Amino acid sequence: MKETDRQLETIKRNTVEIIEEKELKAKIDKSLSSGIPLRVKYGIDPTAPDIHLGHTVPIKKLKDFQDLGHRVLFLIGDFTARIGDPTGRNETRPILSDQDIKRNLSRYREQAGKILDLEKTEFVYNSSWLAPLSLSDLIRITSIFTIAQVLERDDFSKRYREGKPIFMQEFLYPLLQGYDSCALQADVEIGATEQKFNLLAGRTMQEAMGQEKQAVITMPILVGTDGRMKMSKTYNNHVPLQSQPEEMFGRLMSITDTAMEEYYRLLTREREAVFLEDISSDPRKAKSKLARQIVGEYFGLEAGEKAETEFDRVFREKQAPSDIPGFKVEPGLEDVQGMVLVIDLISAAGLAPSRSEARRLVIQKAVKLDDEIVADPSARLKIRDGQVLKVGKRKFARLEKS
RNA sequence: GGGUAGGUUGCGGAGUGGCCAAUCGCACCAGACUGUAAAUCUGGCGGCUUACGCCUUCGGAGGUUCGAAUCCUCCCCUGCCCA
Repeated sequence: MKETDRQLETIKRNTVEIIEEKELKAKIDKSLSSGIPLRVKYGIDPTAPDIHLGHTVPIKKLKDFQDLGHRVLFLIGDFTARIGDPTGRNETRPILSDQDIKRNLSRYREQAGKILDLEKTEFVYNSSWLAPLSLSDLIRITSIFTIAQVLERDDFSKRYREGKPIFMQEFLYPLLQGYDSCALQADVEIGATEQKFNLLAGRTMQEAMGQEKQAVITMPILVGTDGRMKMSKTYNNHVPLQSQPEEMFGRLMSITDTAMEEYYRLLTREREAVFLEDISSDPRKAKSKLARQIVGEYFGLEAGEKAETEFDRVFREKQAPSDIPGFKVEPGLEDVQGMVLVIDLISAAGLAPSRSEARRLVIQKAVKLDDEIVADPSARLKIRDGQVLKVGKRKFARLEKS
């Protein structure tokens, strides 16, 4: 009994809702007495190959379960990805091709492994049970729900009200996700709050199929670096796991001050009293401590510290980074007198997407050669080996001449 | 099947014959400032062998016109109403 409460305590940290807590408790009890671990399901769409910090919130919860001795079923929705989960979207998702999906799969494992113990994680693909379903199977599944029930879902009703298209296949999505729970005989399913409808569909479906209903745990949705919208790659306010430590550090430094508290709470183990004090006494320091901790978690403490030093160097002291990518100045760029047009140099070095953009940057005084502003777009420069070209705050190239 | 409203530059959304590369908001970029790639302010934000010049763009294809995102024809896509 005592152990059950202890487990429940750990599980409850940072959750938004547990449906139903009583059921979960009973499941834990049963698991403890029988020695059979709970089957904890978490599903992800292999639509975008990158996990970002927002995804780590529920994944960290999986880790909690893992540490408590339970079994994590990491579901890759390779089949449902073809449908596209409409959750949280006002529009239809593009359908991915088989190749796209396949290409994305392997990277998940690697990234999830930064949080989860892969030895104890079972990766499952829902195509293995969804693909063989027959039409009559599908009809049986669809007969469990009514149109009105599915339409009740927030994003569907919103789209319906706004006169935006909803395709039949999207309607199927929650049902198939629910069916996944049946196929896996899940005891618990974890998801972000926006997944609630889909998670509950699992309960309905399991009950209809004569299984014990899964407990549903919803986790908060991490706000993006803008501090307003949820973290999502499409809003470009995300912090991907797969990146350079320096890049991750920088992205974390760009979160709005108001988001710091949430990031500390959901992404670190820092004690509440400590980070609240840090934030109120010195916000800048608190933010870099946060960034250092998170970078440290994924790349190691040393990398976290190095990223911080580098950040200070480049953005606070406005010096060149210690490691600047080199760019070989080909003789073809130079004119007869050995001079190079700035705009040619910038675009050849890949520091601007187009020559027009390069021109604008020059005019805006964003371009420096060895700390000297080059403001004339028609300027011709004499390049010496080892000079540093800086474009904007973040783009550098060390010029090499052979 | 009938009727009707729409499809505009990353997103949202103006524009309904020349003043439109196309208002504005968001996102993004740059500069200033600062406590940071926060906040705030200012500017930029299709492309071009170097730019009061040229080229491409407003669902697609044709057409009218000196001139079209704006008018016409056909086609494709979406919403709503009726059946």
